[in-house]
Amino acid sequence: MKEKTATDWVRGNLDLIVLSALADGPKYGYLIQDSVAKGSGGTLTVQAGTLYPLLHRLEADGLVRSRWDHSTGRKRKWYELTAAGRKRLVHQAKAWREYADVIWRLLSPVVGPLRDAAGEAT
Amino acid sequence: MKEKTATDWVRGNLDLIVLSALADGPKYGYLIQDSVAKGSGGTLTVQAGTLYPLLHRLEADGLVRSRWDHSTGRKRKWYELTAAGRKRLVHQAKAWREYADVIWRLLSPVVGPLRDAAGEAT
DNA sequence: CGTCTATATTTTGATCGTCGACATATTTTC
DNA sequence: GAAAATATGTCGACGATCAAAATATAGACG
Repeated sequence: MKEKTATDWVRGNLDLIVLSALADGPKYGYLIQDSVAKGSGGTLTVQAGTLYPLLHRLEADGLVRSRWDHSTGRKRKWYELTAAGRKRLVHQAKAWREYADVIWRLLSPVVGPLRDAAGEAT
Repeated sequence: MKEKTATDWVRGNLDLIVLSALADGPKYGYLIQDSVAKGSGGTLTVQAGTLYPLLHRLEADGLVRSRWDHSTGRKRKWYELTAAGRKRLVHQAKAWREYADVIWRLLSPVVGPLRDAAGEAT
C-alpha cells in the first residue's frame, strides 16, 4: 500500500467528475480536462487516454450526446448532458455524498470530527 | 456506466477503511469484515477474497503486524497496527478528507453546498 | 454418528477502470 | 520551418476487487 495521491482517489469517481463538469453547459474533451483541473484547484487530473474512452461510454449509455464542430480550425467534439445524464448526475452525486459521509464517520475516531490531528505523538 | 453500488465506492479506499477498523485495537480478518459492515451501517462490505490479500500487503509494508492465536478452537490471525501503520492511517485519513472536500465542492453546483455532518440550517 | 451451518483463512481466475505511451492532424508561435 | 499547443483517439499493461472454491474446525440437530 503506497501512499495514495489525489490521482489514485479518482478511480471510480471519474464518471461523476466528468458528468459534473458538463453540468454548466457543453464542453469538448480538452476543455473538460482543463475544467476539472481548474475546478479542483489542480488537485484532480484526467488523462486523455482515460477521458475519451469514458466519454464514449457515457455516450453509449445515453448520458451525454455529442456533435462535431468544424467551424473552428481544429475539430472539436462537443459533449452535453442528456436528460438521463443530468438525472444520473444528481443521483450519483447524492449517492457519493452519502458514501463520503459514511467514510467520514469511520475516520472521525482517528482524526476527529474537525480538528487537526497530524503529527501528534500518541 | 452502471449505477454504482456501495461496493463500488470501496475501491481505492479499502486500505484506509481496514486500517481505521484496526484503530481501536487488534482484530482478526473475520472480525474486520463484521466491524466494517457494522461501522458503516451495512453500507460497506469487504469480501474475504479482497480482505486477506490486503492484510498481507499491509503486513508486507510494515503497517500491521499479525500473530496466530490457537487458544480458541478455530485458529485466528490477529492483526494490529504498527506505529508506522497508525501514522499512515492518520496521514491517509487527512488526505482522504482533503480529496473528499474537493469532490464535494465540485458537486456543490449540482446538489447544493450543504454538509450534513455539522447540522444544516435550511 | 452423520450432516448441515457458521466460523475462519487462503488462493485462483476474471474483470474493468485507469495509466502511460504513442499516433495523428491542425494551428499558433517564434 | 521548426516547435509547441491544441484536439481526439487507440493500445498494452497494471492492479485492486470480486466471485468462487478449497481447506479446516466447531457447534447444532436429528
